[in-house]
Amino acid sequence: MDSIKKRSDCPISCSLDIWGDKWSLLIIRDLMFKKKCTYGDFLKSAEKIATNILASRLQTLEENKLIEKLDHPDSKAKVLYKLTQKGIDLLPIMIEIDLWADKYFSLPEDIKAMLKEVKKDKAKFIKSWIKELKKA
Amino acid sequence: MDSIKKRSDCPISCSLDIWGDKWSLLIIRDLMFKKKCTYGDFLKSAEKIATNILASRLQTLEENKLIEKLDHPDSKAKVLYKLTQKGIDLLPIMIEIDLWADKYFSLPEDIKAMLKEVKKDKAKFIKSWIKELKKA
DNA sequence: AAATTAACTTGCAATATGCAAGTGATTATT
DNA sequence: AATAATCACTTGCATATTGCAAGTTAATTT
Repeated sequence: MDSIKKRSDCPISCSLDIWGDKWSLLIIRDLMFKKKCTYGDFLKSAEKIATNILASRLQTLEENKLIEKLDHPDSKAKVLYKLTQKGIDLLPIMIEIDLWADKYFSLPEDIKAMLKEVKKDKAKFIKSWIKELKKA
Repeated sequence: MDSIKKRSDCPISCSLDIWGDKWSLLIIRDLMFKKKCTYGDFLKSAEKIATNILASRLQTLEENKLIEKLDHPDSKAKVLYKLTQKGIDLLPIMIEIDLWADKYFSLPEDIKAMLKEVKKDKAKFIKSWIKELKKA
């Protein structure tokens, strides 16, 4: 339902219409960087998303084809969420957000280590990370 | 007040805590690309932000030092809003959002023209655009 | 067979958003 | 000099969204 509204044809506005809230990009982050891929995984993240908000965001992300739902290989009770190409293409945005945050916040060591690699050769990092994301 | 809350120390989360809503980046966009710099300018934008929301967002952006309020040279009745360095540093994020949107939406011609320049040499574009932003 | 896990849904209170109208300080017009 | 218009907000209120706790249903483990 959320997917129909469009406030203008500005690229920033169109993008925010889909994932411009406090939670959507955290789900994307979990899928992209944390190898999380189930509803339960997302619930466990540090920011403590509410169950109904998570369900609603997953639905919007799916409706907008940033993620897709698949059968989980381990169990019929589980659902496996996966980034689509459109979702994977958010990687450069996520990286730039990380780099901005690195400049203005004090970040955890593991993330700082990753950003060190990014700063060495951004294009290379993105390319190889995309490759990884497409594997799984 | 919004500026104190921090859901976690993740860079994406910290960033969204500040500007992760449907409106903040549209104000940044207006300052960054549209040469808009007054309350009235922002109100005129296509997305039609409500006056109270605009006031509240401007306050949060100012509290978080992404923008600053200055005396308008033309009139005491006006306020001139300006991006700080921290705000200017959002440019790479904005560009990547534009590029993502360019891939998945049909954008206005003037923006497509700008993105053509971006695609030729991204680093060069960003550098020269930052230079422009610092002038004014 | 009973308990646990997984992925949600529901109800409701608290918060945020959106709209229309109003305010007070300049500034422009008559 | 008085009046009208502009500018940057604020206020009140209806509606929508969020957050919390508890409940549901199907699948899996014990």
